[in-house]
Amino acid sequence: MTTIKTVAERAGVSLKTVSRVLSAPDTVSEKTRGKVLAAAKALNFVPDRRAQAMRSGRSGVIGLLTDVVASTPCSIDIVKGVEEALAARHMSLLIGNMENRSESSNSILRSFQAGRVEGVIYAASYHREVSGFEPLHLPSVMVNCFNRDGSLPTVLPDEEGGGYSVGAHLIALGHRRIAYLTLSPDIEATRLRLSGLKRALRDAGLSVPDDLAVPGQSGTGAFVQEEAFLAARALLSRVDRPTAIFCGNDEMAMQVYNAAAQLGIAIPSDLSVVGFDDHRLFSEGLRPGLTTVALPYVTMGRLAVEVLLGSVNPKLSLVECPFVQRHSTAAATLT
Amino acid sequence: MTTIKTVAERAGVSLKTVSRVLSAPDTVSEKTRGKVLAAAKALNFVPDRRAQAMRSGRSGVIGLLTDVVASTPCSIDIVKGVEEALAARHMSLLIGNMENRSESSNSILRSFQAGRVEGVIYAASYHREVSGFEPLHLPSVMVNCFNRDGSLPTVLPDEEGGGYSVGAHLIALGHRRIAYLTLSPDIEATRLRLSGLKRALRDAGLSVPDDLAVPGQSGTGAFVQEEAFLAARALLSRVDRPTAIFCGNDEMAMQVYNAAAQLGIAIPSDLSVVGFDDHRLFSEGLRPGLTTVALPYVTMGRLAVEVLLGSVNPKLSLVECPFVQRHSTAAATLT
DNA sequence: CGATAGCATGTCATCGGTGTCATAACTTGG
DNA sequence: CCAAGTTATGACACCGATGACATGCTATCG
Repeated sequence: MTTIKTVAERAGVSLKTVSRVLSAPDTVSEKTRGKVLAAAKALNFVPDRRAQAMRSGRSGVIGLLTDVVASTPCSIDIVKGVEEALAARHMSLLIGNMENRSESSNSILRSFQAGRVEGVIYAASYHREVSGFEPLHLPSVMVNCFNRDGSLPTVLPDEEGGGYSVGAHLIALGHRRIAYLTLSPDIEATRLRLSGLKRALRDAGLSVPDDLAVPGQSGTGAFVQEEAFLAARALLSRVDRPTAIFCGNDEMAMQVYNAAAQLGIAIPSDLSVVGFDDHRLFSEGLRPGLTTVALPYVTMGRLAVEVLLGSVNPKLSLVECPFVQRHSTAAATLT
Repeated sequence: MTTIKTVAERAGVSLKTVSRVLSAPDTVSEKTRGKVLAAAKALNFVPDRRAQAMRSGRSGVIGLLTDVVASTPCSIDIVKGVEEALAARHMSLLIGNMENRSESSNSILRSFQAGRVEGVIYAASYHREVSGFEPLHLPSVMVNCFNRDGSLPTVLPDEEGGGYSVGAHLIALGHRRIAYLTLSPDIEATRLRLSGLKRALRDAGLSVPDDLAVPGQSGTGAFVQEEAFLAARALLSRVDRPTAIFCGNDEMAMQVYNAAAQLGIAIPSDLSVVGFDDHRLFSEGLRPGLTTVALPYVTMGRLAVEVLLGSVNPKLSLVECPFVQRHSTAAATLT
């Protein structure tokens, strides 16, 4: 591998001059710079980032401690956003995949230390509280998760706002019997979106029915399609079945489609359905196309980097969840 | 950040002795080692990988040049496999995300050089030929893609075998009017799976109908749901419609489900459907559960690392695509 | 014209570890 | 008890870059 030494010899200058051409080109005379650049090019020289990092004390590496790699939802987009933002700053990413529980996060943190990361981003595959995340004494940001005492800067999706958008949309279409088919009642998303939905109802001067939220999933574990399907079918079998269902996520919306198909209920004419996440494979693959709310994962990833490296340090950043209208919602049928 | 110097001082030994405790513990007396380890622990010392790497000439980093981050299919699992295999070897991964076309792969290769990667894995989001991948003069492996001259070790899914499994399965169930609703005719997967399907027919002593393959997608670009849906509906509207459809991927299978639902055709009693990819969100989310063929991405990723770092260097490794039976196939109805 | 400032370039130490070789400490046998 | 062999430890250079400082050279001005 070529080094500055080789380049220096070829250009007939000292090491330091080559170094200067790299880091402070305008302190070198045009003529010398030309010689050095020519030599560097001829030798296909690229400076060794490790050496630069060691000397300068800045590694240019951020550690991403996460469980999103290969987890079901498309939260992998967080990684994409982080990667993009870092690439723009000529920094790189050290991924610490937490999925494999056996090697505790401890071993990953050691690997981060060994890499002398300059900061740590903790990203969760779904919006939740995380405890026991005791980072190194380094700048840290939590994305799509938070710790109880809120001691770290945090980037979260505005779930409440998303719930509100859905509520407002359905109300505007004339729906009054709305059901919220939820993910596990324990998770943040469920609570916050419900809260937004209720706010929309109140803002419209409507009362909040007791049975607004219908559990579509009991456990906090992996999403169980069958359970969701059965819950959807039960809900749609009620005599006073809702005219609109807001689903905990797009997968659940798919089960509502399945149940509706089985019961001969047409979407959107007989039933409006709204999802959450805007998981394209579903939202675009379902027929009719699913109206849903996007989770702004890429943006969140980018923002996390900005918060981590930026001068400003808002404790909490809420990122808007854009409402995405497709064709699964329609005006309520008068009954 | 703690360094061996600090540890050495605290333990009352020389730098070199601390170094030895790290890299060759059995050359140090038990007593001294104890002192050093105690000091290291007390100071929470973790050796700087950059410094180790620089001196030893081995960076322990592999570059992954890819477009799979945040691409539609679940090819991200390749990254997972690679990451796992590297972690087991205490190596790490430098991700070069090619998705952003503007910064050509050139800039990524420079970043790999700067990181002094020891090898490069080129991974594509779908099985295809890749040209113009001129790696550095480093060990390289292609995963889920290949170059024309086959000059690099390559890891591919055994698509032909997958197609054969599907054919054998459907034939065993008594299906004779089988259609293969394809992705773009140009792509490798289409060609190879068709080839396997034909082989299964021939092995069963059946003739290969001319209209076996039905295009479900024309372009090579992004999968177009609408186009697939229309193709599926047209196919199922034929008077001599097939009793079984083998789909180019699970998304296409979903469109077949959609079309069948619209036409009142029941799966699997009236129509058997088989997908490809085993994209869990679809294959488990659809009702009935989709019989499909898994793309062994995680295994491929792991294998790529082994080929890259291992002593053995098979030019081409085909990884089996496991047949996954669920509930979308049934015995052919006699007509 | 000589002193001084300003620019271009070079020398040397250094970041945090490891390889090489020398040397100190400890065994062991005669 | 001493020579010889073995083991444990240390001194020093080095990986590839950069920072601090020094020096050489030219431009400027009194």
